[in-house]
Amino acid sequence: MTTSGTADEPMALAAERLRTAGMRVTAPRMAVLMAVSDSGGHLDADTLRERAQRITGRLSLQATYNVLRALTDAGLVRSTQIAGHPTRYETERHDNHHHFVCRACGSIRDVECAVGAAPCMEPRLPEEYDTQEAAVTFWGLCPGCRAAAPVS
Amino acid sequence: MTTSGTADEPMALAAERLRTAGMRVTAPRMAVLMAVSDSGGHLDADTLRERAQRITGRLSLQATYNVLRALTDAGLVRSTQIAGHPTRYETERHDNHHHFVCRACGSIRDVECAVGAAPCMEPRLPEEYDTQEAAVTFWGLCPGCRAAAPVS
DNA sequence: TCCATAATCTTGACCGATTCAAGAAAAGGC
DNA sequence: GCCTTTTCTTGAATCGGTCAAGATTATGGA
Repeated sequence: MTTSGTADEPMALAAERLRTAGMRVTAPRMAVLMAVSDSGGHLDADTLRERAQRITGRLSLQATYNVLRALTDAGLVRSTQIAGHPTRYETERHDNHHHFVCRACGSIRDVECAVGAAPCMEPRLPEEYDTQEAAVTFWGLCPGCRAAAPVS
Repeated sequence: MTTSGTADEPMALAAERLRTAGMRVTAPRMAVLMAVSDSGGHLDADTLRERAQRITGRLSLQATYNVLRALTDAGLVRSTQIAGHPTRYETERHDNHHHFVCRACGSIRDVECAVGAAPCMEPRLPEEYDTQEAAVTFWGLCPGCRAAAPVS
């Protein structure tokens, strides 16, 4: 099981993606990229390291941070910082979606940008400001925690 | 200069605000509240401590955190966490405004909620989600940094 | 006015997330 | 297959913030 077969395909794909991005293809990078890809997103560095380790064996946390930085810079991965949580990573889909964060359990859910081309992208600011991006974070209770909450 | 005169008025006001909020009136609390109030907002705990110290003399960083937590819980102060920055504090104005952050210099500017009653408050989420708040952060370049930037 | 009590403040240790630094390993071009 | 440069490993350090324990102090009642 080295060059073909079902198990190796995701890895070959990861390698291809790295190569296309002009990056060196290394085991840690493939492993982390795979971990981010098949996770459904929103995992922190330590969790990703753990998952990547299952794929590639030993992997330092520092390397995980290095790889995530490199992947983010290359546009393959998107990082999101949520107040009170460590940085989360997900596959970059270039759709500028937002996030809903449950105040009770901390779970994160993607939220499509409400009105197509982002109404939030046009702040009431003087002309001289160069607004490049709008990050919206919705806070509240997810269905599960809402049901379990004392008052509603 | 103990009970009247111009210099003591802000302090008397701070004491009054604390009392109204049902909080004990202490020197650290008055000092921090004053520091937050006349700063124009968006200062971090350490800077606020420094400024509060000028008013009240000795003040530990831990006390500053305690006070800020208490003031925030009491609704007198609003805290904002911006990715890559320590928590910032400003006077709570109950207007749910947002923030513009300059990627170059880190400065923060208030942004009124674009379309009145917050268009961002209505995410495309299933009914079962209880969305309580939407925090919008605009990223870009402030006028000064934009002018200094290599490409525009 | 003074006291008792509970809240608050000070000091100092501690923690999680992340970065810095230096040497070892390995990817990729010739 | 070697050489150079990038990347990875290990270990220390930093930053923002919290925990814990004992000293102070604000406030309500005697």
